[in-house]
This record gives sequence, structure tokens and C-alpha cells, in this order.
Amino acid sequence: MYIKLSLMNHFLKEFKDRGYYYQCTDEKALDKKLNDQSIKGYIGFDCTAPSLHVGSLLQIMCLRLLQKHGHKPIVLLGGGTTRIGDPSGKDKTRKILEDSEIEKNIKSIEKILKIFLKTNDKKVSPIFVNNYTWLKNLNYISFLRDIGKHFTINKMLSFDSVKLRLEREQSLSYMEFNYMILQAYDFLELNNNENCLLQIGGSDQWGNIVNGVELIKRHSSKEVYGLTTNLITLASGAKMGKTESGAIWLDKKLFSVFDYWQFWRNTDDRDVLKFLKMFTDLNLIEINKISSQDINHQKIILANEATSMLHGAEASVEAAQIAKNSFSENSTGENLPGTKIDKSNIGKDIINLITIIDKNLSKSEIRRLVKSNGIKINNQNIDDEKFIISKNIIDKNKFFKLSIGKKRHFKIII
RNA sequence: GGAGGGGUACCAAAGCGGUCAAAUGGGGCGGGCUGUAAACCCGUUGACUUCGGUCUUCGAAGGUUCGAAUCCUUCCCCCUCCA
Repeated sequence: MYIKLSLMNHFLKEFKDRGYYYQCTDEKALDKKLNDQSIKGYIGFDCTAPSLHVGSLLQIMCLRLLQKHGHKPIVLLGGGTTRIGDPSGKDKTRKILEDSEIEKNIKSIEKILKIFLKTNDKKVSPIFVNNYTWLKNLNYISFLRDIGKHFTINKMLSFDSVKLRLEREQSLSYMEFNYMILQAYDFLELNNNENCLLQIGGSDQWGNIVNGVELIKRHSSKEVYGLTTNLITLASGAKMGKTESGAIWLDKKLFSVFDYWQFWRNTDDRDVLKFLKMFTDLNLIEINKISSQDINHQKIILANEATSMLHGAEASVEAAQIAKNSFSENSTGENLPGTKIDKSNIGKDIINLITIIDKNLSKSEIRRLVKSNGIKINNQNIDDEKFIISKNIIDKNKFFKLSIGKKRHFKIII
């Protein structure tokens, strides 16, 4: 009995200690609820993108934390609401996706979430729902009578997502205007069907979440809770999860394991402790100990933890090994993931070769790289743009190492 | 509806007949220093190039001119103030 209680206990405390907490509809009541019983809590995921990226990782960590404390996470995939588009924080109506695309997105997003929420404990195994299943069949008249009557336009107009749009005189379609009602209805639906008592979301979701809580109070006279997470601010002021070169995807098809590991390894010194707390399973006492160690060591721990959580321990170790090898001076590149090229490429010059390796680089850019000592073959600087890929550079194992800048290394297999 | 201001490269913002592939800042990229960090310093930042140049860019389409981002016409889109 004692053990069971302690497992459930202090979800909110840890939620705060890890730096997730932003606000809560009724903190005391929720804390009591969470400590008294195992509940179900949900987070909704938008299905606009082909996968999830690091920007959604905090929400995923919240669901994991629920599990850790003996609560059951519900993943709501916004198959229905994605067809409408959340106006929060957006100036313009988003382009509406094709149904087939949304379905495809849902599948790959679900796949990622299943990795993070995998557990042998049935009591906390995740429930996946798609709000399209209930939204698609809504009857307009009865919806307006049952649900619509609980919303006043006066109040709806006061929400930031709506207000900001109107203030800037940017059009807000009636369709989008309904988004918040649908999200509130989702909560009601989950409360009815699953007895879900909690919705978690980013701080920008506060308005939508509160709507759900209030709808349930009015419609079903039941008390449920909303909890929001901090917006992550990086030391550099940039947005978490997006880099110049694009999003940090959680799908290895879109963003390789090695790059993912590197992403964490390259964390700004000032963000390391924050990230260890937010994005690893290490307990806080342990993190505290780690934080006094060498900063680079801390980053490696962060990278290992974050990568193995998503891609598995084995892949993480491999990535760490590749990193170790590729950043040591005399690495032959043997351990790098290989890129195969056709042997007809022997005899081509360096410019044309790199065109094949990175299709985003233009020939002018490659020329510039060569001129500014940015290209290496087998750790040798290439300063002639007419350098020909000849047989002499190829190792007996039929590969050579190509480096673009200091951080991008390729094992080119012929 | 009335009056005015504006759309320039990834972003912000100068240029307002030739010397403009377009100042400056931010961002990016490469190099240096270091620790695969930050800060800082240097270089670079349309494409193609036989490195001589060539081609495409300043909201869109036309026009004037030897010559236009710059002048004219039409159109599209934004913003501010008044009603």
C-alpha cells in the first residue's frame, strides 16, 4: 500500500521541479486527485506535419511523467480538428490538408508516440484516440443545442487566439472560430467515454483547455482539470526544436539517429541542466550530481539519454561512437554511416561529387567552401576546386572520408 | 467611403536614372580561438562559369530611355489616420 501511494504521489511536484509547470486550473484540487487515485490525462496532437519534432517533446515527456506516477495517458490525435485548423498564434488561415495526407500523418505520429509511451504495465499503457471518430458524425442542430448553448460569443471573442486576429484586422473564418469549441468538446467526449480528468497542453493552449474544463462543469457538472507547460526559452533566444536547416524530427527517416544525437550534444552550455531535467528520465538527485561534472560530459549524457529514449540504447551507443570517431583528428571515417555512390563517379571533380552528396548545396556554394578551406578528403584539405576523385584516395575497403565543414563527415563508398 | 504611407535578397532595412547582384544590421555558411559550447575575430552569403564573363532578381504586367530597383500607366497586396 505504501509503495503504491508513493508511486502516484507528487506528480505535480516533479512536474514543477523539472520545469514543466506554467499554470493550472485548480492546483490544489488536482494535486489531491492525483495523489488519491490513478487518473487519466490527455494531450492533443495536431496532425498537420508528417511527424512530430522536438517542439512536441515536452508534451510527450508530460505523458511519460503521468505514467511514471501511475496515471494513464491518453493521446488524442487531432484527425478532426486538423481538418479545421487551430487559429492560436497564427496570423493567417492555414492551408487545409487533404484527408489522405492527414491520415498518413496520424499513422506516423502515432508510431512515434508509441515508442515513447511503451510500457509493460497495462495500468498505464497509453490509449490512442482520434477525434475524427466523434467529430465527423456530429449533428449540427443537436450540437448547437447541447454544446453551443454553453458558449457565449462575448467570451469567445475575448480569447487571445481570436482577439489578436481581430485586432490586426486579419480575417478569421467561422470554421476556425469553432476550433476552440471542438477542442472543448473533445475533452467532454473523453471525460464521458474514458473518465478523463485532465488535459495538459502548452501555455498557448490555456484558453482552449479552460473552455473544456468549463464545458464539462456546465454540461456534466463534473470537476476536471487543465495544466499547461512552460514555453521553452533557449539561452540564445531561438525557438526550441527548429534550426536553420529545418525541424528536429523525431522520425529517423526524416532526421537521422546520428543527427539527433548531435542535436543534443550541441546544446548550449546554459541550457544543458534545463534539458537534462526536461528531456531525460534521470531523477533529479542524479541530475544534480551530474551538473557538477564536466560540461561536455553532461552533454554526452544528455545526448545518450535523449537518443536512447527515442531510438533505443543500441542506436544511441552507435551514434555516440560515430561522434567520437568523426571528431577525432585521424579518423578514417570507417565507422561513419556510409553513402554509396556509383563507380562512374571516379574521375569527377570535387564540385560535382558534393552535388551528389548534398543536393541542397549549389555549385557556387561548394566552390566557396573549397576556397575557404571547408572541404576535406581523408582529413586533407582540398583547396583546388578542380580536384579529381581518383582511385588513389580510395581506401582498400573501397571508401573515402569526405568532410564538409567541421561537423559534417561522410563515408563515401564506391 | 475620405486622406496618406508602403511592397527591395532568408529576415529587417537603405537606395530613388548609369559606378547596383543592390549599403547596413540580424541570421546562415566557412575559417580562427576553444570544448563538437558561448562570446569574440576574419571571410562569405543569386545561379552557372573554360574565372574572361554569362544569365536571372528589387509586388505583377506593360511603357519611356542608349540605359530602370529608381520615371510613367494599369493591376494586385499590405499598413496608418479620419468617418
